[in-house]
Amino acid sequence: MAKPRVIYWFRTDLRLHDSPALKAALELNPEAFWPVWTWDPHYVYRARVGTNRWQFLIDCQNDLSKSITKLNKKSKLFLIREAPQTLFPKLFKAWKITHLVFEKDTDAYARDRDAAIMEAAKEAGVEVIVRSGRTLWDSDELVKKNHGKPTMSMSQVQAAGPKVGPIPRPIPAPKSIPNPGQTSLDFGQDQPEMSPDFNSTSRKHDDKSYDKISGPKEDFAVPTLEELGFPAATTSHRGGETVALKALDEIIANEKYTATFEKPNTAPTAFSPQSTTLLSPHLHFGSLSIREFYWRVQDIVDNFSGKSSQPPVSLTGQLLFRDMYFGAQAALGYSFGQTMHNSHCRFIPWHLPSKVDHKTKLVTGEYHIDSPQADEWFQRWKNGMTGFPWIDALMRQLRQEGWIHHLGRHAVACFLTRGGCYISWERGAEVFEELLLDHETACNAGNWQWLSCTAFFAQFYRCYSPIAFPQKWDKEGEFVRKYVPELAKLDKKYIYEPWKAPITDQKKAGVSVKGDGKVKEKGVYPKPMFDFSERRTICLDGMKNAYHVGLYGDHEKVIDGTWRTLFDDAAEGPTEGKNFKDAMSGNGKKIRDGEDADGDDDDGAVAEDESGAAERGGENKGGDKGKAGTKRKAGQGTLDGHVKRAKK
DNA sequence: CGTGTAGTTGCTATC
DNA sequence: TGATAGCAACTACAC
Repeated sequence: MAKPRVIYWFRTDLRLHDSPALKAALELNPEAFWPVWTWDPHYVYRARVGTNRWQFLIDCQNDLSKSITKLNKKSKLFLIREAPQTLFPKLFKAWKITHLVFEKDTDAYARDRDAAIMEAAKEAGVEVIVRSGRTLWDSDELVKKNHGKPTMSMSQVQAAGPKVGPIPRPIPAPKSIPNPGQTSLDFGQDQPEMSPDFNSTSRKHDDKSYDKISGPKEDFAVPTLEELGFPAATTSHRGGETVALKALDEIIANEKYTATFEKPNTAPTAFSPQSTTLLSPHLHFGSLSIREFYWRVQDIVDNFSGKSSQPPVSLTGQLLFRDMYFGAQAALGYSFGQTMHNSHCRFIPWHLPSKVDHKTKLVTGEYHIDSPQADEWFQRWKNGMTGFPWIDALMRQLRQEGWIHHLGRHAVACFLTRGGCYISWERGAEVFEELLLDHETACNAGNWQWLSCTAFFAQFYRCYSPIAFPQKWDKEGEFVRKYVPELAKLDKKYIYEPWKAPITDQKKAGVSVKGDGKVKEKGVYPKPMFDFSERRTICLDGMKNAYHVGLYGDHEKVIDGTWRTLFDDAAEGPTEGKNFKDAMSGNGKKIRDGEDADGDDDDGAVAEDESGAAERGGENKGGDKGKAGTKRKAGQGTLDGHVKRAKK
């Protein structure tokens, strides 16, 4: 039998420490061993990646390559610029490969890609070894132990996780790495399909990263921002396993911080230093292992003499949330990243909904402009020109640094969706996808659904104010002064609502509050794009109504557009019956048929009259086939105030 | 089954 | 200055 000739395929595990897959690969005792990264056009063109995240990826790849070379000066990270689906079959032959090893990836695209690669390997007689290593628990196993259902709450994760098994202790980095075999590529390069390019507007010039299969110097080097056509990064946050482990060391060294960390008590306005760990981008690229993070923290907590914090607010609790979102995505696949066809995402008639290809059931990347005003609000939100300093400061920090505090993400997400603009969470998720260094498909989609109250969370009446909320953390407005320098000299009385500043105060501060924020002008800060409390009331009404209608993304009425007949034409959102060709005959009277919300007619899809519907507290979720939801009369609700009153 | 309680991180007025 | 009640009223889970 031939001695193992192994490709180790790096993807979301850009590290040497605690890699179960890398360990399995080295245990084959290979005769030849190639650490490979395939430069996948899907990531280059069909994912939204801003310049700061490109820089972070490049940092990680360069650092890993250096670390490999330290272990074996003949080796490095071999970057090959071609889609893995076409590359590997050629590579298997050219390098006489016997084994392909990689870490499991449960992202929807990654599953399709890896299935194709495994099929190709089978045909080529190459053995494939896959190990879980990206999460605390294997996400598919977590789902299995959660009765085969997506993990939609923390308690489900805390129940199912231990059933999968104890969280593994981290594996040390390897002490040696075998020589690579030959690296000649005696085959042609399949050129990628460059269109559509989701990143075209960010590029200075066309992407050149595919000009030669092994790079411009034919040395398998990591591509540069210049090759990609991107401008220089603006963030100071840097990637790589070396800086990740050093940052972890520094956090762990502060035992009190580590053991008593409570997320809701960390200030979203802190910037020098920030109040949280900044380790999430490293978890995304795998430059830090989540189990390394978990156990280093847990060991401190176990030996801490004082009172330590507990999940969900503790540091380890944050990691559990990540596994929850991965479990939800592992079960729901592509649909988890969108509303349409998503059985667990509520349907709300947001403005600017995604365009969907109903053949593939996937969003196309474009959206409907049902309201020019909503689109204008969206552009202003995106560019940090809403006229609300707290929102604008956060959005500018996001663009510049690629990171904002979790509570800041709450603030801008609530503002864009249920607490201001009433715009689809998918628009916001796309902006985060482009700009966040730590963008993780599962966590991003999950958090946007959480904040928009379409899944995971439902208390939509808890709404963040762009004025009161930051006031609680930063009375002086230091955060706004840093990221919105126009307002740097404004009196703290007006820092979160500068439109209220008298002209004399504006003059003193050297700023003029005027205009619609469409263009940036020196010494000018825009007026707020709407009256917040007015919008808050409109959004709350809209949410209440949409919850009563009770549709989910996989409901046939959502898919075929007849959901419009269930909403008032006067309601917020693209609900105008006249735009819908098949609007039910007769008047536009609201029909609240919560009974029909699951698409089954097992309990008789009878439309309720107004009084009957008014008593209904919304129907149970759509995916809960065959089960009528628990009905509870409105007056019977378990009311916070009621309970407290009763106690008195 | 129904009922009571809890849920990572709201806001405002009042003491 | 910090704790508490009231606001209007969600779902999930435990018992």
